[in-house]
Amino acid sequence: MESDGNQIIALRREKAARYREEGADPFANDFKPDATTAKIRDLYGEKDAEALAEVETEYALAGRILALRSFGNMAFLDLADRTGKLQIVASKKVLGPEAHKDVVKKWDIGDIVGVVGTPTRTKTGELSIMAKSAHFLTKSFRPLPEKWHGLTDMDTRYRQRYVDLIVNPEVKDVFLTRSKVVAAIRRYFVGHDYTEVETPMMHPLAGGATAKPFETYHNALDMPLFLRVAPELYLKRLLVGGLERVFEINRNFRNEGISIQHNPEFTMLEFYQAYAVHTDLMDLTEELMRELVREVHGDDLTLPYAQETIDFSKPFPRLTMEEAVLAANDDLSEGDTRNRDKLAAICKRIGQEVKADWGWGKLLTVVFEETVEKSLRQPTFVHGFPVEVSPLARRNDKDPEIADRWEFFIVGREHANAFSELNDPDDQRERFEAQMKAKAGGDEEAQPFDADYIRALEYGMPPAAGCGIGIDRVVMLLTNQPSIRDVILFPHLRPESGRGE
RNA sequence: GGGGCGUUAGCUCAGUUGGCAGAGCACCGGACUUUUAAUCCGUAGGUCCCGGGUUCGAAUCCCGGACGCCCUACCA
Repeated sequence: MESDGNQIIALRREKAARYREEGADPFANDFKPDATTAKIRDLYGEKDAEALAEVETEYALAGRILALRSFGNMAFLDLADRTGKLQIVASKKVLGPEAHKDVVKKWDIGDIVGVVGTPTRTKTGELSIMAKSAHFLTKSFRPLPEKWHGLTDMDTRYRQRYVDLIVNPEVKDVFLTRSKVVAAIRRYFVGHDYTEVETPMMHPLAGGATAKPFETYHNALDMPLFLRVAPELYLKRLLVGGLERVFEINRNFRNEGISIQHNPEFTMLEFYQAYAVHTDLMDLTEELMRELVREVHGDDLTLPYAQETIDFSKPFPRLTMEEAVLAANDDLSEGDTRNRDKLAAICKRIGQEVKADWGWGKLLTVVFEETVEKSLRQPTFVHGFPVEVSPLARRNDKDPEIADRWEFFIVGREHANAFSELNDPDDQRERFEAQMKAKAGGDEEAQPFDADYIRALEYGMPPAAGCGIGIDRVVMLLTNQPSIRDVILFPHLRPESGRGE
């Protein structure tokens, strides 16, 4: 590592060695805090200096030193724990000359320490703890980033998230919110009589979504395995097994590009409900989204996102893909939305590839993605997806070329995908065969033929609807973060170079 | 994949026409009993991303490479 020759690190190691020489442990674990900085603020935040002077209760706090302002016989340090920061006063008079000298001479910004003391208010009015005893716990060898500019390099922030979390408190808030959101989702589904399940992450066949998988290998079984691209086919096997309402929150892996809204592993919520149709899940998703906004932002159902304000208070509009495409393309008139030639002409005009074996359904979807998707800023459901691009979805009873499927858009991005499930094993077999043909034609993302899934359907899967929601994107939205990397603790990055060994 | 920008002290960044490698903070020494970017005085700290080339002389110019960011294309 780059520590060699670093003077600061060497000096801090020396300080640790000095502790050892004196019989103390620079990595002690003999201190139990009995309070948090938040508790002190809650209890005494409103009390004035006179009232605090009366308080004799001593509190034990532990945390990391984020700042140290030292005077001759007095020092102030900012102590950070999981709940926030609080100032500690280290006075020679109160602490005694030896302990005070330790604080001033041996303690560094970044060290983890414990103090026991009483609440007080300093002359400048800041609530603090007047330390009566000081306990050194953990030496920090590496200096924290500079105090004023802090750590701003995005690459370092992602690679060394631990440092990012120490010095950028709003980062911790994002991940605390993420945790709350996921907990709220669990609460919501459990409250609606769903069962949480965990299905395989390693699949012999990577099905359930049109995506390129990661491949790995099982040595003992001598077989290739794929990291899952979606849990869908396993969750629907559970519907066959009689688990009528299931959900899973877990990682999917797709061997595709990395961008501001794509990480190779991302967290997906999928849920399936027997005897529901796709429109039932629109209602459910609308309610769930409002619940999550409320969880994070309270009862005001609007959300700031970048320069926009997203309004969740009104019913989310629902329009068909054909309506949306018609409205966005003046050169298309009613009745043209299934005209392959007209759609192909638009594709060519907007510079999109048109393959010979693509039907109107695929072309309509391309035109939708290119001309409509980005404009869907407010919460919007788009339904009426072509069967051609929906290999696992149920056909509409009246319009067999359309699947009972919808996607949910906000800020021009897809956030959810849902459909009434195809449970006719013969229809499903034919759809898989069409996918096989596409695969043979060079489509790397076409789904594999899953014979066991067909067998499961042949036992009879209850009519059902299912939905997938990208949790990372939802968290981006709820925490107003521009990049998926800002809501994933350790986003995928290239390995650091020049670190060979 | 295509285009643009960047990489200099632990951190954030300057660096003029090619002429001794710089600042602030952090660190170290000193002063200071109410600071909160503490202040003041002093010291120390460098593979200028890497490898070639041009030149008397390269952080600076040229070529190649690595890494990162932004835009763009594909996927959730």
